[in-house]
Amino acid sequence: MTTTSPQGRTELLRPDGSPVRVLVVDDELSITELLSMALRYEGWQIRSAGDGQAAIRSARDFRPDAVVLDMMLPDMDGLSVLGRLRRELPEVPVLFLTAKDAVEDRIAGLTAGGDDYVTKPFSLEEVVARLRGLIRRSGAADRRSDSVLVVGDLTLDEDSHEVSRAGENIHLTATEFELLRFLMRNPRRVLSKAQILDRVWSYDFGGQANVVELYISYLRRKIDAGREPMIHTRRGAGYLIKPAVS
Amino acid sequence: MTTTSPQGRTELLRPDGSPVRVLVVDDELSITELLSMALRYEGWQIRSAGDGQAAIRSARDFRPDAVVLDMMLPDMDGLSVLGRLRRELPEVPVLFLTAKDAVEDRIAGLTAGGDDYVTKPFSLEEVVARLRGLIRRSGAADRRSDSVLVVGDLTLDEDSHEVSRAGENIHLTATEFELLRFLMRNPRRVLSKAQILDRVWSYDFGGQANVVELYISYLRRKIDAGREPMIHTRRGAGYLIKPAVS
DNA sequence: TGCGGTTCTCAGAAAAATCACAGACTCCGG
DNA sequence: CCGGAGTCTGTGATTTTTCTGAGAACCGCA
Repeated sequence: MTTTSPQGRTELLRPDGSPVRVLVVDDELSITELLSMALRYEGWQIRSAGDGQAAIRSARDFRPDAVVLDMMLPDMDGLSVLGRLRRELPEVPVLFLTAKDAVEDRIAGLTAGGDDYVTKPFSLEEVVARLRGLIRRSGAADRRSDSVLVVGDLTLDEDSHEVSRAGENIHLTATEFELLRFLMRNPRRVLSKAQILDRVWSYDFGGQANVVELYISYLRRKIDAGREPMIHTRRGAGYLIKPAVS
Repeated sequence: MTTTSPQGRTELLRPDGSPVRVLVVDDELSITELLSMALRYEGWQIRSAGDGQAAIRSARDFRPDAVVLDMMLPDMDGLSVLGRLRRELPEVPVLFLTAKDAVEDRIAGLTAGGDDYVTKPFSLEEVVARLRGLIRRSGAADRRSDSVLVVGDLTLDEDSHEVSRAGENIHLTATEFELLRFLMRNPRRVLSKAQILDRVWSYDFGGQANVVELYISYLRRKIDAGREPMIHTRRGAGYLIKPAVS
């Protein structure tokens, strides 16, 4: 089931109307904090665990709809945590967190079953997007919810990565796409450059806030070109997107 | 009976509408995990067993519509498991997992009865495809479900392995076929190179994402040659297939 | 109107992703 | 044993994307 929040954002809900529950498993406190905050922002219920033992326990009584699992835990390796997790919750989809270089051998194959993974360092938008995909596909949330974001005559398909305005197809690069996705998931809401940087770029990105301005200008050139502008600057506050005729 | 999942994929269902049940028997945890995940993704109900004893027990009360059976188990050899399995479930089709070199004599006879086998290491697409075939032929699921994938004017028959575009027959190698099958089972959806690698290549394939690019280029040469392209690159995201006129 | 801070845009360097091609290796049938 | 088909690796060329730095433009306010 989907519902629309006062902010105009569409949330995933379980069939009974209660919020989706996500369990976050990572031994670095800074990571669980970061993720918990970002995922709560989605309107989801979050619980976190710092090691495999706690994860299994939480799985049992929290009964999450999805799990975020770091593959490098102190007490037991990710695969055995996964095994015991599956015994508790056979159907639950898992999003793996893994180091960039460790991908090949250990993770290969894990994503095949419809699970997914992201490499550290990740961007929060990435994590949220993939989790949404997993939850949507798992059927925990209403299957009718589809993967298309719409704001005014602007359309973004998260599956095919296609974007169009007023029917006209628009090509975006990967970063542009993620930025627009973030804006469109928060229509009519001012997003600060810091927020955008945190969400769209990796959490360890060392660069300047200048990139945000730059990519906003790229987007404008492609989205607003000639038309009524949808992307607006709020001086000293940030940016927002909203339907052109408002 | 067939139904269409949110991904637009056609699922096998039993006559009473409940999902198909598959029992996975293997002593390596990583293999049962891998298979369980992949098969759940197909919308099937999975139970797994780590040895022959557990397999027999599960067969009795889970009553699967198909069994995946590793021929090398610790406590008893595959043949005796098979024998006792047949006593419980005379009709159930079995997919044997076997080492590459052990195939010849022993398996050859077994598959005569309508069963099938794949050699380790296998690719998940292969296992899923063969299981679908077994289940379909066994009559556990509705026979009307057919085995032809269609995207635009492109057609792929999972049974005969025939591929054609705009009526013209196209010869594909085994790997090309599996890659195209995976793409066509997920039309209009971006598939990352990692996803493709996980699904189409063997689970222990250690190679580079380079092969995916290579095989995409092979496919393009055969599928898209001269025509409106159906295979598209989403730089930084992956590849997708969709009807040419869109 | 002039000022200070903010935002926008440009241009180019650096990095990354993709594609193309050639060669090695294996398997299989004659 | 040979030859062909199929697979995969490695290497470069090519294209695209990302990011930095600097100056121009803009805005709100005194």
